[in-house]
Amino acid sequence: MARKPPTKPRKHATQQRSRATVDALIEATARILVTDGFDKASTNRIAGKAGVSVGSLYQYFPGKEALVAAVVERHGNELTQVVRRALTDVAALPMEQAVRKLIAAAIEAHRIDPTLHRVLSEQMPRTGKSESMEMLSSETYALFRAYLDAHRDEFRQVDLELAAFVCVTSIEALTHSAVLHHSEQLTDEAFEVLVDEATRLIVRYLQ
Amino acid sequence: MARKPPTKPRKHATQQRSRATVDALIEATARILVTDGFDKASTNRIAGKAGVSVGSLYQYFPGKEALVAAVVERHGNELTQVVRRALTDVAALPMEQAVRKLIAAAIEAHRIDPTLHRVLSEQMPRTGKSESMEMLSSETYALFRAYLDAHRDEFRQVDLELAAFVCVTSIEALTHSAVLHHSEQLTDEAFEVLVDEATRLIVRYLQ
Amino acid sequence: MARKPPTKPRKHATQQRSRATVDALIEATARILVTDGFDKASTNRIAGKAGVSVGSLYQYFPGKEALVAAVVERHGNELTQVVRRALTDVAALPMEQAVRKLIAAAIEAHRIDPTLHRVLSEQMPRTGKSESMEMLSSETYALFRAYLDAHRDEFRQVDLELAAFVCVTSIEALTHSAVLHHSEQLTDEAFEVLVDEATRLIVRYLQ
Amino acid sequence: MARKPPTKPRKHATQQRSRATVDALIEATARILVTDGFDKASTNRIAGKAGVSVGSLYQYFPGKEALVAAVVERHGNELTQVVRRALTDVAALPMEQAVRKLIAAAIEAHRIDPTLHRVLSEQMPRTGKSESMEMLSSETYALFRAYLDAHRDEFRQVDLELAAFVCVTSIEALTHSAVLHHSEQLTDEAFEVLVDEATRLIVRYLQ
DNA sequence: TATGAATGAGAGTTCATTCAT
DNA sequence: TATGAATGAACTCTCATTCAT
Repeated sequence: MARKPPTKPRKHATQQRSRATVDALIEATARILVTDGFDKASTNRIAGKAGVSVGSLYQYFPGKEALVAAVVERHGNELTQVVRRALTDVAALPMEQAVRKLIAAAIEAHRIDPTLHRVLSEQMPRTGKSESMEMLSSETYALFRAYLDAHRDEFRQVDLELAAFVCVTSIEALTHSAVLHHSEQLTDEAFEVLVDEATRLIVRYLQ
Repeated sequence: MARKPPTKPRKHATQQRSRATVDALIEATARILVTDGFDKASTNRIAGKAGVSVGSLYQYFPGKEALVAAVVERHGNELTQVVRRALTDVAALPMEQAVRKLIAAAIEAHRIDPTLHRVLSEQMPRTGKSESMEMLSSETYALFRAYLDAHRDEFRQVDLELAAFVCVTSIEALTHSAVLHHSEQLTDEAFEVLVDEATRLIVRYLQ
Repeated sequence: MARKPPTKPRKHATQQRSRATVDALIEATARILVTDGFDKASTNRIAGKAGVSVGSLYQYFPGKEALVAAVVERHGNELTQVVRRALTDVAALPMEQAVRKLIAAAIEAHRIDPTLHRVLSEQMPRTGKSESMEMLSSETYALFRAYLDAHRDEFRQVDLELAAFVCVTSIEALTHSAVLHHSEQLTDEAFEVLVDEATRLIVRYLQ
Repeated sequence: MARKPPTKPRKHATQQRSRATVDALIEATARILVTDGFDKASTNRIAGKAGVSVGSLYQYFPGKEALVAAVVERHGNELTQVVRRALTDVAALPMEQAVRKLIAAAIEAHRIDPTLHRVLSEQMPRTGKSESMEMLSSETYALFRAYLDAHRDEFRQVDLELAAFVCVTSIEALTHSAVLHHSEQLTDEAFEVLVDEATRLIVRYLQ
């Protein structure tokens, strides 16, 4: 098996200038991924777009994979934050309201940077998806499972593991697909309808 | 926007020897995609694995993309066949039985060559997913919509377009995820349970 | 030193069909040289344009170089014929008339297939010019020298070798350049003027 | 019509090390053109001979054509310098002396790197000759025309354009041919005789 | 630390030539 | 004899990565 390239940043960049350089590099990587796709994202171009030299890039990242990993992480954090907040907000709500809000949050999360999201979920060679992009789902999954656990008296008896899998997978697929492949049709009204339908799907499934 | 590489085969390979070469190339491509992923699939490696020279590869395919496209097409045809057959079989059945059979068929389809399916759906730069892999879904989608249309008196009034989107997307996501990410847990029993749950999800949604 | 590829045809092609194939190949080569230049003239394209298979090409010619050599030879023969005829016609004429006719003939010769001529004289890697294209000049040169020898009493005393060199080189350069680089300006009138000037150049030089 | 490959250098190479690399590459290209001809001049061989990696080659030149263009330019500059100096020196001289000096200069110029000159003028596919090598002639041509213009009272009335064409083309052909094809016979004495004859050719033509 | 010139393995691709049919 | 599938050396060019300055 081929050794995987390292994906951890090289130093912790405590100093301020360093931090700025690192951010610029991650941002440049994200922008190039969006505009040109994964294979066109060469280290030289990234460094150029970030306004630093290749040498500097390698001072902060051990290689291209690490940069992409950083982008994935940053994007993942943004998504997770949205989802986490939603799940917190929803903890005390009855199921239907909760599901509705979660679905709205899922759509909101997918709208953060849809094209980047698409690139990250579609063009990640090997390493990518399983290791990093999926972490996102996995946290979401755990949080949702916890919600179900706390509200288990509101619906039929069911294997929580399984129910969480069904719900999270469906919601993620619907919102992902809606935002990425049908965003042009996603008017405010359509948005409402979609949330209605998805909510119905989940709620009736759990009942 | 960058011009996309051509994906049409170069000749149609009428002679017998040619046909064997073409098949060997497509098969080799599929195998390498599975074992090494998209970016490691170089034309030389493909030719090598197929037991032919690079020259022969270029006699039949204008480049790597065309080979991958051929793999996508071949795999897509296999999947579509399964789905199409299921939808035909199911045309006259009442909803619950129909949905159950369709879900089983979806799982069966995803089991044809799951790793290949994963690679094809995850690592397709540009060309791939949107253009070809999605055609699959799109036919499935149309067929399912037709089923709903024919059985519209069995369930609540709903925008068929939207309902088809919700159902197909959910089923596809659940079966895809189950087969690809959790296949080790997918014992016969678990399989049954999953079909039960997915059927419940869809049927109750439509009612 | 690298061995030069063979340039002799493989067989003498006595049969009629063979002759036709050989001609088609030479003609196809000439046409492709004209339209696409030397490096784009691949054996497969030549064979294709000639309406035969590559295999057949190699039945009659040992390689690409031999084909080009055949084109050079054919073209050279046509040129030489024009020049030879002119020199014969002119043998008995006094110098000024003779020179005038020779220059007109040189222009006529360059007009046979100017673009082919250009390609042959400009894009011939290694082998080319020195070996074959120059033969042309060398026969012309000998014939002209003979003319001078026969008419030595009509002009000043001069080393015939040298005089022939000066005259042939100048005439060839002027006609070549006029036809290839300035053909658009070469109206009938301009043509006359050019012949006048070139004649003056040579005649006064010899006097 | 096929798009021509780019011939402009990629960077201007400000640093010292860069400059050395660029020079080494141009020099290596020139040497290989001389010893092996245009088609054998592969980028890898050029880089190898220059003692740098292919990568470096492509850092400064977009391809082989650009390297050759640089060689043409460098060589052209050297030639032009000789010719330009001669024409300046000669500006005030009477015609016969002027022509004699110009012819000597033309020979001198052709002797700078005769084999390179031959390759550059004979084997330039497409791009080469017409675009760059001819510029040389075109400047020479303009300068000579200016000389004629300034001295028009010293010779018969004649279309300056045409006279310049005849003179420059003839001188260039004679010196080119003498240096390239007959250099072994070009003793000092033969040299003198050649200059005499060429001068006679031009002077009497103009009178 | 930052720079960017240099590296070179390796990818994509072409094409003269051969040879089984 | 004719065919055209197959070959593979050779070529152009890119890009992740290093290292002298």
